[in-house]
Amino acid sequence: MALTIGELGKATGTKVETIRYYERIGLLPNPPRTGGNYRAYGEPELGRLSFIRRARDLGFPLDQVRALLSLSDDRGRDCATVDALARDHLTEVERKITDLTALRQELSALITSCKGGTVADCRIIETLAPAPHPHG
Amino acid sequence: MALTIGELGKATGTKVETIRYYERIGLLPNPPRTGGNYRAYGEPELGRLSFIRRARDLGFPLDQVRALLSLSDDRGRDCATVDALARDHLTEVERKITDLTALRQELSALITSCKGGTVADCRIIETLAPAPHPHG
DNA sequence: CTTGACCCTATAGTTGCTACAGGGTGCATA
DNA sequence: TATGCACCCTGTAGCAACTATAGGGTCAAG
Repeated sequence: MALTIGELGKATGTKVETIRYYERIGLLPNPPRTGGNYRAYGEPELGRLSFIRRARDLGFPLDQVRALLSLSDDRGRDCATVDALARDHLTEVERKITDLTALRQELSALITSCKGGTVADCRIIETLAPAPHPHG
Repeated sequence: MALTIGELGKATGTKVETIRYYERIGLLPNPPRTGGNYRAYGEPELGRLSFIRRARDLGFPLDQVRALLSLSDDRGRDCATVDALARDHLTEVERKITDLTALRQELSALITSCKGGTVADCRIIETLAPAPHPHG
């Protein structure tokens, strides 16, 4: 059961270039090669790449994925580290949601304030432009 | 009233490197220089950079900021284009919020499922790892 | 006349890919 | 056997939007 890079990509929903990129940054091992210098993947690489994909789909950045991978190899270890990593990531996601929600609020207020007309009267532009401050 | 790049940065809350970057990509004009080849800014650049900052703070990407800037110069134009631009951006922000909210849901379910123990029993790792599929 | 804060240019690094350019391989088909 | 096509290879550059570094120059104060 040897997979080409394209087959591995199809099996995991990953682009070929991305797989080679993961290899380059050491997230995937250098696989054995065929006579024609094609990468030949097996079950373990398929598993590893699936793991990576799932973690990425959950939004974990690559360095955290790397950490998760190495933690997952250490079966006897306390999983508190894994838990902490996931919690950190969740916190980060929540922070982004908070920021974006505030942004949405501001943006929709801005848009609502625009009642048409020319750019000269536009509330959006007016909000962005600096107040023409009086000077002596 | 001539400002150095550092003063302009302080006045607008922008790092010096960022100002130079904006100049390089044509978002800010090449300012006049002093005898010692220092950039010398005036009121118009201060206004323009403030505009850029506010738009960036509202999350507009640089190409949209560029568009907003050029629209704002065209005072007689219908502001519908500005409005559409802002609405597009709002839609984008809402899409991100939706995505992140789904992610938060998945992540917190994952974290809740982890009841401690070793990595071997860890539900987080288990979720990420591929199901050991039976083969004939 | 030296110290220190500031300025200059040019270039490389960040994250996570994606997209070439310019070639080689492998299989089917005429 | 030749040819076409899909796929593979390496290496490098590009994307957003900065940030940081190296290696220098300028200017005001003491």
